[in-house]
Amino acid sequence: MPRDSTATRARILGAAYALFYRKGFQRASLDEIAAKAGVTKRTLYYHVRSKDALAGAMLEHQHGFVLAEMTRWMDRPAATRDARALVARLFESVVHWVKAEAAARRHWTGSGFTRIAMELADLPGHPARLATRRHKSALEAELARRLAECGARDARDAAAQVQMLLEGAMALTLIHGDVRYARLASAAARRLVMRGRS
Amino acid sequence: MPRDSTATRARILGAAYALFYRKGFQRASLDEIAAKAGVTKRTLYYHVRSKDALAGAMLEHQHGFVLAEMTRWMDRPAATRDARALVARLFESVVHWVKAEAAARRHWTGSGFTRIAMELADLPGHPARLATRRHKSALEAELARRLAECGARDARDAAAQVQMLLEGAMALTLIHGDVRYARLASAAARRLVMRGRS
DNA sequence: GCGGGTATATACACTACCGAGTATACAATC
DNA sequence: GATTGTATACTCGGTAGTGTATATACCCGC
Repeated sequence: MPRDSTATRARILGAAYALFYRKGFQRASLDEIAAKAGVTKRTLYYHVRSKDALAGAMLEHQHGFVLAEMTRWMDRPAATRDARALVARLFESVVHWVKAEAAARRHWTGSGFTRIAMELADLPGHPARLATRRHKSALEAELARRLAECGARDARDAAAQVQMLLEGAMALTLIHGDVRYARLASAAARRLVMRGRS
Repeated sequence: MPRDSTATRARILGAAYALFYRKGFQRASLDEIAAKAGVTKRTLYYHVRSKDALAGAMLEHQHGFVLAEMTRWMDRPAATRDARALVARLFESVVHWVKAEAAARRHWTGSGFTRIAMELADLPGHPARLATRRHKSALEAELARRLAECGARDARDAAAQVQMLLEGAMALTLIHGDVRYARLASAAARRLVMRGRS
């Protein structure tokens, strides 16, 4: 194992994430990715079998980071007791992210997972699609677990509904470039997890 | 004006919609689109300036159909009086669409507008992005108008929230291939437009 | 009405380029 | 000295866009 193979692999997956995220799957070229990773294309192909496999591997790699980040936002004391505080934190993280991008003079471009899934809508068996499914399922399960801990009614259904509001907020924020949607989604989500009639 | 120019243009926009919808913006080729429209590529370029412009024009063309279809679903007597019935109809249309695709042994692939916007996330000025913005704004405004007519509280905010649930339902239905999300989103939307505390 | 001119519409054949993937050779570690 | 990793240089197919030629309908002067 000459040179540091795992470090090279990590650099490749990182560069792949950056470029796939910025330009989408099809428009990100392997030449660019290899260049950004500081590696030739031949080396890249030593580490991954194809562009399709690279996209899948890079999303699997990314999953851990996203889950950790989400966990970090939800691990505030208040959010472990009160379902409304929990979902409020979740949407705050989105607002924070949108603003951070704006501060860097970039546009918010939403979830890399969802965007790739939509770009490859006609290829349900694609590695990136499978990684996306696993990712979204894991997030939803984690949210359901926490909602149940807070004593929310119908935690599983509520988790799916909150996740849809998250996805919707990301879509419309991307389309209109307006953070307002994230705030409205937050209000809706808090209303949903409220105890109350039906 | 030899031959029927407007009919040719309509055929081109129709073929463009079909292929852009199926394979996305980048992976749909102009050769394919021209072939499907029964026209050579040179003729296609007589009618549109570029692939980018074609995507924009085709979405503008599509906007009317989608709005009309949505209107048709919401024009049930009950839905013009009761906000809950109104949004229920809206989500029924999604469920109906998903099932129709499944019956034709195809996968549901969501909104063509949203998918293109996500594919071109880094190009906010792209013609297709502008068309998408206009489209989503028009849908939201129409929904707000109808909700207000039903006497829903905060109709404008509620319209945005219901639209986010719609977008979220489409995203997760695409990702998981499961209609269940549309039903859960419907329940959430009905709860949101309900009169009640905060 | 009618021949010819003009703007419009379509066809064929082509270019230039980019991007995924590969044949082969070389280098570094154990 | 064998295995693993990296580099150079290539192939080959696909795709956006174009140069040039031709066909169709309308219009206008007469």
